[in-house]
Amino acid sequence: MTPRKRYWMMKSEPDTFSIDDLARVGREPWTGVRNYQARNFMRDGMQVGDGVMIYHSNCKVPGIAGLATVASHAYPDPTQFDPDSEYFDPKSRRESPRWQLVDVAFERKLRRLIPLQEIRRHADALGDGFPLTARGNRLSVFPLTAAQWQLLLSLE
DNA sequence: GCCAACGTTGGC
DNA sequence: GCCAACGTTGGC
Repeated sequence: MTPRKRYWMMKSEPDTFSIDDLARVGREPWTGVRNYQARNFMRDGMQVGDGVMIYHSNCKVPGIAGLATVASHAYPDPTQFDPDSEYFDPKSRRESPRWQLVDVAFERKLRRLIPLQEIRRHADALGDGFPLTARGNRLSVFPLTAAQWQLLLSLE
Protein backbone atom coordinates (compact mmCIF):
# COMPACT_ATOMS: atom_id res chain seq x y z
CA MET A 1 0.00 0.00 0.00
CA THR A 2 1.33 3.39 -0.93
CA PRO A 3 1.46 5.82 1.97
CA ARG A 4 -0.68 8.90 1.72
CA LYS A 5 0.98 11.92 0.20
CA ARG A 6 2.56 14.24 2.71
CA TYR A 7 3.39 17.92 2.52
CA TRP A 8 6.57 19.80 3.42
CA MET A 9 8.14 23.23 3.53
CA MET A 10 11.79 23.56 2.53
CA LYS A 11 13.70 26.81 2.90
CA SER A 12 16.46 28.06 0.71
CA GLU A 13 18.36 31.29 0.47
CA PRO A 14 17.70 32.49 -3.06
CA ASP A 15 21.21 33.92 -3.35
CA THR A 16 22.45 30.36 -2.87
CA PHE A 17 19.71 28.37 -4.60
CA SER A 18 16.42 29.87 -5.73
CA ILE A 19 13.23 28.55 -7.28
CA ASP A 20 14.58 29.80 -10.62
CA ASP A 21 17.68 27.70 -10.13
CA LEU A 22 15.49 24.69 -9.42
CA ALA A 23 13.41 25.45 -12.52
CA ARG A 24 16.60 25.56 -14.57
CA VAL A 25 18.05 22.26 -13.36
CA GLY A 26 14.72 20.47 -12.91
CA ARG A 27 15.92 18.34 -10.04
CA GLU A 28 18.39 18.96 -7.24
CA PRO A 29 19.95 17.07 -4.32
CA TRP A 30 18.99 19.21 -1.32
CA THR A 31 22.50 19.58 0.05
CA GLY A 32 23.62 21.45 3.12
CA VAL A 33 20.93 20.72 5.70
CA ARG A 34 22.88 20.63 8.97
CA ASN A 35 20.15 20.48 11.54
CA TYR A 36 19.08 17.21 13.12
CA GLN A 37 15.38 17.92 13.22
CA ALA A 38 15.33 18.93 9.56
CA ARG A 39 17.42 15.88 8.66
CA ASN A 40 15.05 13.60 10.50
CA PHE A 41 12.09 14.93 8.57
CA MET A 42 13.88 14.16 5.30
CA ARG A 43 15.15 10.80 6.46
CA ASP A 44 12.13 9.47 8.33
CA GLY A 45 9.17 11.35 6.94
CA MET A 46 9.60 12.02 3.27
CA GLN A 47 8.29 9.75 0.55
CA VAL A 48 8.75 10.06 -3.19
CA GLY A 49 5.91 12.15 -4.60
CA ASP A 50 5.30 14.24 -1.48
CA GLY A 51 4.46 17.90 -2.06
CA VAL A 52 7.03 20.57 -1.21
CA MET A 53 6.74 24.32 -0.90
CA ILE A 54 9.97 26.19 -1.58
CA TYR A 55 10.45 29.14 0.76
CA HIS A 56 12.95 31.92 0.12
CA SER A 57 14.65 33.00 3.34
CA ASN A 58 17.20 35.61 4.31
CA CYS A 59 16.39 37.88 1.39
CA LYS A 60 14.63 41.12 0.62
CA VAL A 61 11.12 39.66 0.53
CA PRO A 62 11.04 36.31 2.29
CA GLY A 63 8.15 34.06 1.32
CA ILE A 64 6.92 31.02 -0.56
CA ALA A 65 8.20 31.02 -4.12
CA GLY A 66 7.19 27.73 -5.71
CA LEU A 67 6.20 24.09 -5.58
CA ALA A 68 8.28 20.97 -5.91
CA THR A 69 8.02 17.27 -5.19
CA VAL A 70 10.17 14.85 -3.26
CA ALA A 71 12.01 12.91 -5.95
CA SER A 72 14.08 10.37 -4.01
CA HIS A 73 14.32 8.63 -0.71
CA ALA A 74 16.91 9.94 1.74
CA TYR A 75 20.57 9.17 1.11
CA PRO A 76 23.84 10.54 2.47
CA ASP A 77 24.59 14.15 1.55
CA PRO A 78 27.88 13.88 -0.39
CA THR A 79 28.97 17.41 0.53
CA GLN A 80 29.62 16.32 4.11
CA PHE A 81 32.65 14.35 2.90
CA ASP A 82 34.01 17.02 0.57
CA PRO A 83 36.71 19.14 2.23
CA ASP A 84 36.25 21.78 -0.46
CA SER A 85 32.55 22.15 0.25
CA GLU A 86 31.23 24.79 2.61
CA TYR A 87 29.04 21.99 3.99
CA PHE A 88 32.01 19.74 4.83
CA ASP A 89 31.62 18.01 8.19
CA PRO A 90 34.93 16.61 9.45
CA LYS A 91 33.14 14.63 12.14
CA SER A 92 31.01 12.64 9.75
CA ARG A 93 32.18 9.14 8.82
CA ARG A 94 31.50 7.38 5.56
CA GLU A 95 30.54 4.25 7.52
CA SER A 96 27.96 6.24 9.44
CA PRO A 97 27.07 9.42 7.60
CA ARG A 98 25.63 12.10 9.78
CA TRP A 99 23.69 14.05 7.13
CA GLN A 100 21.07 12.87 4.71
CA LEU A 101 19.21 14.56 1.89
CA VAL A 102 16.52 13.93 -0.68
CA ASP A 103 16.33 15.02 -4.30
CA VAL A 104 13.74 17.68 -5.01
CA ALA A 105 12.05 18.04 -8.41
CA PHE A 106 10.70 21.32 -9.76
CA GLU A 107 6.95 21.52 -10.10
CA ARG A 108 6.13 25.18 -10.76
CA LYS A 109 6.73 28.72 -9.63
CA LEU A 110 3.85 30.36 -7.86
CA ARG A 111 2.12 33.05 -9.91
CA ARG A 112 3.46 35.44 -7.30
CA LEU A 113 5.65 35.11 -4.24
CA ILE A 114 3.59 34.79 -1.07
CA PRO A 115 5.38 37.08 1.38
CA LEU A 116 5.97 36.04 4.96
CA GLN A 117 4.31 39.30 5.94
CA GLU A 118 1.09 38.03 4.37
CA ILE A 119 1.45 34.54 5.82
CA ARG A 120 1.63 36.12 9.25
CA ARG A 121 -1.91 37.39 8.87
CA HIS A 122 -3.04 33.76 8.91
CA ALA A 123 -0.95 32.78 11.91
CA ASP A 124 -4.04 31.83 13.89
CA ALA A 125 -5.36 29.49 11.22
CA LEU A 126 -1.91 27.98 10.68
CA GLY A 127 -1.78 27.08 14.33
CA ASP A 128 0.38 27.63 17.36
CA GLY A 129 4.03 26.95 16.72
CA PHE A 130 3.81 26.96 12.94
CA PRO A 131 7.52 27.35 12.17
CA LEU A 132 7.23 30.29 9.77
CA THR A 133 5.17 32.42 12.11
CA ALA A 134 6.58 31.28 15.44
CA ARG A 135 9.25 33.34 17.13
CA GLY A 136 12.81 32.51 16.23
CA ASN A 137 11.86 30.86 12.96
CA ARG A 138 14.91 28.75 12.05
CA LEU A 139 13.83 25.24 11.10
CA SER A 140 14.57 24.77 7.40
CA VAL A 141 12.57 21.62 6.69
CA PHE A 142 9.24 20.86 8.33
CA PRO A 143 5.92 19.15 7.64
CA LEU A 144 2.68 20.83 6.63
CA THR A 145 -0.76 19.42 7.24
CA ALA A 146 -3.03 19.15 4.22
CA ALA A 147 -5.03 22.03 5.69
CA GLN A 148 -1.93 24.22 6.02
CA TRP A 149 -0.87 23.35 2.50
CA GLN A 150 -4.26 24.31 1.12
CA LEU A 151 -4.47 27.50 3.14
CA LEU A 152 -1.03 28.66 2.00
CA LEU A 153 -1.76 27.75 -1.60
CA SER A 154 -5.04 29.64 -1.51
CA LEU A 155 -3.03 32.84 -0.89
CA GLU A 156 -1.36 32.56 -4.28
C1' DG B 1 24.44 45.62 9.41
C1' DC B 2 21.99 44.68 13.72
C1' DC B 3 20.53 41.63 16.94
C1' DA B 4 17.18 38.24 19.07
C1' DA B 5 16.51 33.55 19.12
C1' DC B 6 18.05 29.28 18.73
C1' DG B 7 21.01 24.82 18.33
C1' DT B 8 25.42 22.88 19.37
C1' DT B 9 29.64 22.30 21.83
C1' DG B 10 32.48 21.27 25.51
C1' DG B 11 34.20 21.97 30.28
C1' DC B 12 33.07 20.52 34.55
C1' DG C 1 23.83 15.92 32.68
C1' DC C 2 24.13 20.87 33.34
C1' DC C 3 24.75 25.13 31.35
C1' DA C 4 27.64 29.07 29.62
C1' DA C 5 29.82 30.29 25.54
C1' DC C 6 29.71 30.33 20.93
C1' DG C 7 28.24 30.30 16.05
C1' DT C 8 24.38 30.61 12.96
C1' DT C 9 19.88 31.85 11.22
C1' DG C 10 16.97 35.08 9.37
C1' DG C 11 13.75 39.07 9.79
C1' DC C 12 14.07 43.71 9.74
